[in-house]
Amino acid sequence: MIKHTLEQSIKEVLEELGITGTVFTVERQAESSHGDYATNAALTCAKLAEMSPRGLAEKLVTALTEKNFPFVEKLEIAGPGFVNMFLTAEALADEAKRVSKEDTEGLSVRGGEKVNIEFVSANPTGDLHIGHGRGAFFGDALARVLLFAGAGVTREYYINDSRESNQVKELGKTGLGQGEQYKTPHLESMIAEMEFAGFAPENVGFALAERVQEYNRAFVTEKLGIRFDEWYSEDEHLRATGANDRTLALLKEKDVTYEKDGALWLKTSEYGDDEDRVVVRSDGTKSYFISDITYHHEKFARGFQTVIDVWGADHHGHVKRMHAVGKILGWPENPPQPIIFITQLVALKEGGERKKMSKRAGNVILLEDLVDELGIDVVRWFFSEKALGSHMEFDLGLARERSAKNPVFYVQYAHARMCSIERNVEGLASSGRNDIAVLAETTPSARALLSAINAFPEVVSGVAHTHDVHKLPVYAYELATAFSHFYRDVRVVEGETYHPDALALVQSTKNILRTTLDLMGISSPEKMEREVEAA
RNA sequence: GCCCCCGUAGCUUAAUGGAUAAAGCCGCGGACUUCUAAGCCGUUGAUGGGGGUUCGAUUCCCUCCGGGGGCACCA
Repeated sequence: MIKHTLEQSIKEVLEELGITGTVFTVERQAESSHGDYATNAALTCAKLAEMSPRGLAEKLVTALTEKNFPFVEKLEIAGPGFVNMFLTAEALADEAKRVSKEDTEGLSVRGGEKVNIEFVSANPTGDLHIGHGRGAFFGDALARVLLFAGAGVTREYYINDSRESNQVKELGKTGLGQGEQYKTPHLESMIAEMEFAGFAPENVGFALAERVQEYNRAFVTEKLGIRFDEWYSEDEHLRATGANDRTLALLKEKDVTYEKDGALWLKTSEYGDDEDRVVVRSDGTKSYFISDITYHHEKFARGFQTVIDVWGADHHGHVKRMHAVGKILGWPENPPQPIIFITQLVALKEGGERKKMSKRAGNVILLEDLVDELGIDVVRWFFSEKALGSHMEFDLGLARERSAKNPVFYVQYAHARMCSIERNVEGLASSGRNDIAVLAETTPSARALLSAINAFPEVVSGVAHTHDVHKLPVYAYELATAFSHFYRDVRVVEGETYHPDALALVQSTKNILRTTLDLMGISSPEKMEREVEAA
């Protein structure tokens, strides 16, 4: 990609000037007066070079000019010492063609890597709520991007269904009418249809958890459109197989456990955690933690180099203990594995007033209701446009009102328009105008569209490295905008003929836009009906 | 009390330490005999307070204020 070429060229020139081991960036510029790309190299390296930033910038420009790169139109020094680089229209057009043809097939920036990404993993005690949505759509989009970037990706959903767990036992009590935990109208209807009369009390919880899980699985697969490769049952893989027992033996062998108050503790505090943690309770049952340890240890044993977890903010306290275990068991470091993403919770608002979203208080919005009401594309976009760390506020009334104005429609509409142009061209003769470079030079919006197309591999490989999935919708919107402007200025259909270079540009754009939407799991409609005017 | 996260325009959100802080929604004002008006053009409007590091801070550090979450032999 062009950016990479520029980076290499600058690095080369810096080295020839005797400046090595430097840190600088080359960034695409939104402001056209800043060129297509700009670098801060002269600013970051000035001290090392013992020169003023502008002085170094001048040397840089001179050296780059001498290189005579064919794709460089001109170089300018601006502000405190930025070097703005303007590319030739030919270079932009050639690159756009290449990007659309090659890069939409996939990249290789994380090629060969085996990645396991575990997300959602909602407890089998009830329905998914909107808080689960963040992790769900983030995880799925990240998985899509990593796959696209060449990695081997396994999407995994962990089910806390161990018969030994307290939550399954509590669920059982509720199933038998002896408890209130997890009780919702939906759960009650499941209980009603299950006829627990003949069940041994200790099996009710597990049976009910299976029923809930079955429902959640269908919901995630069909309505959310997230295809997990592995539905990993704690009870089946970790408890029943004795894997947890083997983990315990391993930990004892490593001498990192001790007994206190009748329970068995793991010395996580010696490895960076705030305190030690119980792995076997005083009643002899195993805590959830031992399963977590076994589960992750097993992931590395399955050969994943990268193990990613997406957790809600209410689990942030588990990060330290998990990484402590990593040190004990020798999981990959740098960065410490598993790589854990914390999604901030979603606060509820109603009529402008903030409410606490508490599972106990029951004022949750179910993810399913949201999807039914707004449609999966709107919901996906809504969640994936926010950075994980933002504490988003959610007002269902507002969401309803705004769904019709969701930016996702703007982007999809642009795609539908491109499809429409293709349909309109059918049967027409080419005007034979092969003037894409001229077009780019004379029409700013055409040049801007080429530039937006060229950004695709940079954006996606950036996301593949930084995991900032929310940059995808930003890019999709930018591309759609660039297209809308191009559409305003340049006609593809001209009377009885069509403009072939303009058509090719539209097709390239369509290809990139569809690929980007695919990475977010959002559909690319070929037609969109006119919006019905509100009465 | 301890730990994590957040505070940007009226609202919802952007901004690897960079140039004039960016979008959408809302508001106001335009253009229609041309490939879909869910579009296009113009416009009002913001970094919670105070210090510090830096050539440069929304970003990093300290502190105060405000908000969310977590601190079980539950998961």
